[in-house]
Amino acid sequence: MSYTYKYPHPAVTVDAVVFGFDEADLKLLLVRRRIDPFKGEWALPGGFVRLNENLEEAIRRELLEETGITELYLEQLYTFGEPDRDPRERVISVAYYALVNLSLYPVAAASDATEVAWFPVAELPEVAFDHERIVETGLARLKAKVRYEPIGFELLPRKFTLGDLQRLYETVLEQPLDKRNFRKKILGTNLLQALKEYQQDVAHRAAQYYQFNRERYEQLRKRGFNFEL
Amino acid sequence: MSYTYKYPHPAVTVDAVVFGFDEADLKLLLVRRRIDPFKGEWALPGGFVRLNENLEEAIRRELLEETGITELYLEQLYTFGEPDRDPRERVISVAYYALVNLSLYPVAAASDATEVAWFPVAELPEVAFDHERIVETGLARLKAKVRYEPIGFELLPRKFTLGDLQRLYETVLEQPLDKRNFRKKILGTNLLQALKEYQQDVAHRAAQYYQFNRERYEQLRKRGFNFEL
DNA sequence: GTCATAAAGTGTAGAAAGTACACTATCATT
DNA sequence: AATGATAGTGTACTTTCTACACTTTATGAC
Repeated sequence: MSYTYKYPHPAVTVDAVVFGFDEADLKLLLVRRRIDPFKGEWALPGGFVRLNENLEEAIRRELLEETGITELYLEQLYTFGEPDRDPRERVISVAYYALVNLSLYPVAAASDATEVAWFPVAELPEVAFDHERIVETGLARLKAKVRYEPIGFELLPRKFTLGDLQRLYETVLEQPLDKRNFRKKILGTNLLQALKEYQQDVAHRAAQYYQFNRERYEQLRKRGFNFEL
Repeated sequence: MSYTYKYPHPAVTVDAVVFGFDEADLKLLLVRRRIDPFKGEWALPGGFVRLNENLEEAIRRELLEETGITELYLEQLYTFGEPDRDPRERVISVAYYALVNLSLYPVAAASDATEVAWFPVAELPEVAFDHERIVETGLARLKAKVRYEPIGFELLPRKFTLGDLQRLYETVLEQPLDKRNFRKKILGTNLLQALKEYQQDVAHRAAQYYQFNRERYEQLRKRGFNFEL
């Protein structure tokens, strides 16, 4: 079976820069390539777009097939199309970036045997193709976006403490934040709903849990509210 | 001559949402399609990506071929990939958005004979394919971006008055701005260099000309300066 | 059970930035 | 000389941002 066209066509792939957050580290999801080129090396999850699916469907399918992840925040990132980025043929890659609640997915440590693993973004291995550049683009987008859109919540479990959230922001922005000012600002947006639940079995005063109020977010967004931090 | 692949490949095009600013109106550049489908209708300038050029080269080539424009600010916008967006075959389009100094290019009024024309964004004709959606995406990006990056200058001639700049901002943001506050803020960024030139032959006090100081912009950008208006 | 340790939680004063607002200056036209 | 059009300019008030330190509450070690 083969496909013939009157003019040359590039191949089109989708790739995802998937971030997770784990206590203290921002992490990136990589998969080991099972075929040449770069067989056995780490790469972004992704693959070829099929003719009957749109781009987002394609990346969701690939993520499911390669990593089992279905619940994530997904957004198109950038399209990479240098002529020589794949040694086989001309391949244009539509990159997505994604945020995942890490606690929902088992954390496998990277080894020779593992096919999928989370790496701290500060200690990434070499990656195939031009995926390093795609990762950098994704990191820059995350950092920029977290300042003016409440997407940090996507990286946390449904309920979290203000301390968790602050650690996340400090990690992504790579700078310490003042606790009182942070709380004032976050609570000032009215996006968090305080739960009547508290941490248990911690060796210090138990923190209150909060959850992200998505309805409230949609309301405010429609009114053009500015979520800048 | 034909091209055969083991797996199906989509076609890939580039399209550009090109904005210009003309005294009072934000304008969009459209071209008349010379072939089917949608022959004779207005569409975004663009075309198929060749295998030996990257995406930006492709859109620059198409803009030159179709409109003669070479000097412009260009940035990738979004990639559109619904399976049925082109009736011929699966076509994925990488859209760019571009800002042009309108005074550099002749303004042809749209007619049955014209192949290229500027339209006020408030009075756009029907456009081919899903180009309306692409235009909306471009408009949203322009509006968002003008708030936190000094890209408005790209739409103006090299030298301009503060009044010109304010009219541009008011048009793009669709809201009136206070003259004194606007000037304070714009001049406060230090991005404008006052020229020792003034308007001539105007029926009112002559305004001073300014120019965008690109070097200063690069300096500030590297230091993480915030250009928010 | 007391002490050490660890993080949670809380307010205020001063600085900086944003906002609202009105008149004078200068040019061309009549 | 009067009119009409846009340029150009400062200040008071409000809001937001920033810096900063102590008390509370839980566990674990002794």
